[in-house]
Formats: sequence, structure tokens, C-alpha cells
Amino acid sequence: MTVRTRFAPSPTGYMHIGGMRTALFCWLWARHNRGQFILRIDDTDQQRNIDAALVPILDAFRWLGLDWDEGPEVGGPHAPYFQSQRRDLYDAALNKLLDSGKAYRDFEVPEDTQAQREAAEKEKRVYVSSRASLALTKDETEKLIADGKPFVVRLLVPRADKVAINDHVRGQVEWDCSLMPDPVVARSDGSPLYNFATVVDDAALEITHVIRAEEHLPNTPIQVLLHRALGNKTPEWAHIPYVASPGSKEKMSKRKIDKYRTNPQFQKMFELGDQVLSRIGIDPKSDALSPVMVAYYREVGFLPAGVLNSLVRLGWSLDDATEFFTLDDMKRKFSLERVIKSAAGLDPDKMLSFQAHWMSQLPADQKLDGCLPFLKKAGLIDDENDPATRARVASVIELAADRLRVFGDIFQLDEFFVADADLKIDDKNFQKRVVKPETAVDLLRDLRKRLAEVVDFASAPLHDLLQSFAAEKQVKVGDVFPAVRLCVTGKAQGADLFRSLELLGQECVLRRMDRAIGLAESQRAS
RNA sequence: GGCCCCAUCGUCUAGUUAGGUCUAGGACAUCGGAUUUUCAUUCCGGUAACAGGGGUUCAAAUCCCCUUGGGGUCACCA
Repeated sequence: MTVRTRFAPSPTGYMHIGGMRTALFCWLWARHNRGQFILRIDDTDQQRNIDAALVPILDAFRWLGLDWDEGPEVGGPHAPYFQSQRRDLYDAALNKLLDSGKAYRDFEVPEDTQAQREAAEKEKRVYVSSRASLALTKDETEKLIADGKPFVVRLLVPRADKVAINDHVRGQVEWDCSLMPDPVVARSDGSPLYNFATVVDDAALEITHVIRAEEHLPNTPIQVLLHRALGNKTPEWAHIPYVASPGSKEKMSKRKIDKYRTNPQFQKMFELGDQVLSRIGIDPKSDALSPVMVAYYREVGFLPAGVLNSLVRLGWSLDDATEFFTLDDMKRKFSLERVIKSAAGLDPDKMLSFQAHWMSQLPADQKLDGCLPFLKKAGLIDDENDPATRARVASVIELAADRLRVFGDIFQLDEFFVADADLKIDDKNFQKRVVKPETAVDLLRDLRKRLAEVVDFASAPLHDLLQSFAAEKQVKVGDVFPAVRLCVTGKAQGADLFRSLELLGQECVLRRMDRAIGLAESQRAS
């Protein structure tokens, strides 16, 4: 039998990173078995702009390279793939349930049901449905329907039964039906509820494996019962652990983003994000984008490979040593049997380390193509297609080497793109290495003269020049190099100083030294 | 609170299905040291865990029970 898995997001306007991990596992299991992966949109309760709310979700899949065999845009033999458009199927199933007596119309007003629920809770009693409407005769029921009395349809839970599943990750899990209230399957307007629509669709789409997050475990007995009542073959289950917030066992949630900001384990991610996003015109403090969303990582300049590798290692491992996986590796090696049971916290540190690894593997031209849009968005370059610009950016990237972990890191070398007048200088270090030392300014002034005389303004000769300059002045290189760096890049540390000088070019270096010397002088005077 | 799930270094995990080779392995983080003009990288090395208690057994991280702790979920949401 062909393996068919599905991921069924509701259109919320963003793709949750934890949901993405679930989707990845679904996709992997389907691909591993040469089966099909289906995307179904669970939009049974939202009416408004589904299309717009769906875009970020599909974009996330596309960005990561996870394709779907059936679903939005691609269609398929079981189209449509939007629950809002499959109402006739639910209606038919509902009638089947009603006709067979497996479900009943419940005329109890919601307030009464609610009151019973509360009373039971108060008395520490298990709440089960009153089933008062079940006592109605057929005539009475028809009268109520004719009178337009509202009702919901509930599944008649077989209270004597037990439900047991053999979960692919959790093993045997059992529930006692005598403890279950009769679940509503259709609202008073006749529309289906999640559990019902899901069961109808999973059966219709011939889903063989329902792989979803652990939080759905309590839904499972209801769904099993529904499948049984409908006469379906029940799918196999795999309840994978949810993704927890860093350093905790709590499910990661969009609503807790403010709390995460103060989480020390999350700090590094927010710092990186804030720094990059603020450069490209996105408000880092806005709720519109945060590390719980897949889009965040794209905007900050992560590679799909890095994100994918992080996600797959959350709750799954191949063995005791392998850490790096390409999508293709995962596809070949993934198995549900090796999915762990406990919740795994997202680890920003490790995520960044995976990212750094995959960035280091990326060919230079792809690094270039990745960085260009960031520089463009930040207004640091004008034309992404201009050959001279591309060449310069390529040089900077080469110079940056492993300092470039995410594309957004290119902003750490913004000194190569800003106008001299706009160069920001790290004041604290400038004071320490240029303004305060007695001889620093004189030294720099002398050095500036020498630099002006250089004919071959290249890294190696510049290195020699600075070195011999320090020797000649009988000062340590540590008194010269950092000062020069501060003057021309504005930073206390960074990429190779001499290659930086070469890349900046003689004229620029001289201008920046003049500017810095002037600045230091005026500060010394005051 | 009911139901259900989970429990190995700070974190992600290997080891648990078939008890011994586990004085518990790897990775990230961290701390040292080497390399380096700074930072980063790289390389070497260190610190660091079987939640607790009972069983079963010659032998338990591994099997059983209890306790504790953590978490998920309890809608005419998905």
C-alpha cells in the first residue's frame, strides 16, 4: 500500500516553526516510502481571506523545498483540498451517522450543557453528556426539528468500549470511553467540527499515516471512534513531540513571544534577528515576525539547509554520531521508529551552528546571490545586477569568510558599503586606542603619509609597511593595527586588516584616516 | 482537577525494543590551551547526566511498581 501522509494547517497567516517540523516529518515519511504527501487546508471555521493567510504557509514549504503531491495550487484526484469546499462530504457522512444511530441530535441548550459540566467539575465527578435528547421519541424529535429548534449533532460514544492505538512513537495508548463526553460533530448550523472533518477527509484522502504533534493525542480516541462509526479503516498514528521553547518543556507559542525575549537561551537569536531586521526595514519588535515563524529565519538570512537540519534533529536522530543531514540524506534515512517521545526545546545556539556549517558548504556564487538582496534592501547597494557591485560584494564575502553565518551577517561588514561620512565609529574603542594614547594621533598622521605614498596598495605590501612602521617607531603592532582598524572600519575587530585596506582602496583609506584623525584631534582638544 | 504523555550532561541526543562490552558515547554551549595582527575559524584538552525510592536478577540507565517533577489537553477552535 502506498504511504500517504498529510499536513493540514489552518490558514493563520504564518507558518509556525513547530508546525514546520511536523510537516517535515510527514513529508520525510512519505518521501522515504516513495509515497505521497498531501497538503490540506483545515479552514472549517475561518471565513476571511483564506488566500492571504495561506500564502506564508505555502511560501514556507517552497522556501524549504518541501513539495506536495496534492493540495492547493497543484490540485489532485481528491480535490478540492480546502475543507471549506468539502461540505457535501461532511453532510453525507453526518447523515450516515445519524441514519445508523451512531450520532444523535442534541437539543440541549449550550447553557445547560455548560452548567452540567461545571457542576461535575465542582463535585469532582467525571463529566459525560446527559443524552437527554436521546429520550425523545421520534415524533418529538421531528417536531422539534420542524419547529426550528436548534441542535448540535453528537457522536454517541459507546461507553462500554475502550480505544487503544498502537502509536508509532508512543506505543500502546488506551482510553476508556466511559469517561468521554459525546463530542459534537456538527454545529447547530450544520457545519462540521475539526475532529469530524478531519476523520472524513483522512479517510477520503486515503491517508495511511497520521503524523502530528503530541498535543493531538487527546483527539485521537474521538477520531478513532468516528472512523469506526463511519466504517473506515483507521489510519496508523504517530504522535511526535511538539517543539518546546528554548530550555523548557513548554510548547512554543506565538503568544509568548514577549516572554521569550527575556529568555537567556533565546537571547542570541533575538540579537541576531534584531540586528539584521532593523537594517532591512522590518521592525524587530513587531509581532508580525518572530522566531516562532519560519519566515523569520528566511528574513534573517538563514539557509533552508540550516533550518531543515535543525528541525530534523529535534526529536529524531539517526545514530549516536551523525549531526549533518541534507534533505536528501533525511529522506533516505528518516524513520518514525527513531523519533523520540519527549518534547524537545528549540536550541538557538545549535541552530546557528548548523547554519554556520551549511553556510560554509555553500558555493561562493550562491553566497553572493544570498547577500545581494540584503544589501539592496538596506540601501547599501543600488543595483544587484551591476557587475562591479557584484564583484565588490563577492570580495567582501570572501573576506568575511566564516564570519558570515547567515546572509544578514553581511551587515557586520557594512564599512565596505557606507559612504565615508556615514561610517560609524565604535566610540568606546576609539577613545581607548586613538584618542587617549598620547602618541596615537601623531603615529596615525605619520602613517597616513606613508600610506599615501604606497604605489601597490595591496594586502601583502601593506602588511609589510605597517609592520616595519611599528618597528621603526619602536611601538608594538598592537598600538598601531587596532588604531588603524578603528579609523578605517570604525570597528575594534573584524576581518583581516590588510585585505580590508586593499579592498577599501587607497583613496578611501586616506579619507577615512583624515576624518578619524580630525575627529580624534578635536576630541583631545576639548 | 479529570484524562493522557514524558523523564540520560546547561541544551539536542546515543544507549532502553532483544539487561552485562556504559567507570554512560556524540554534538552544541561553556571553560582552558595551541594557532592568528584583532575577531571568527581550525586543532587539542577539561567540566558536566541515568529525578528519587522500592523490587526482579549473578548483573538494571535498560524490566516491574510507587513517588516526585515536567508537559499536553479538556469548546457549537483547529
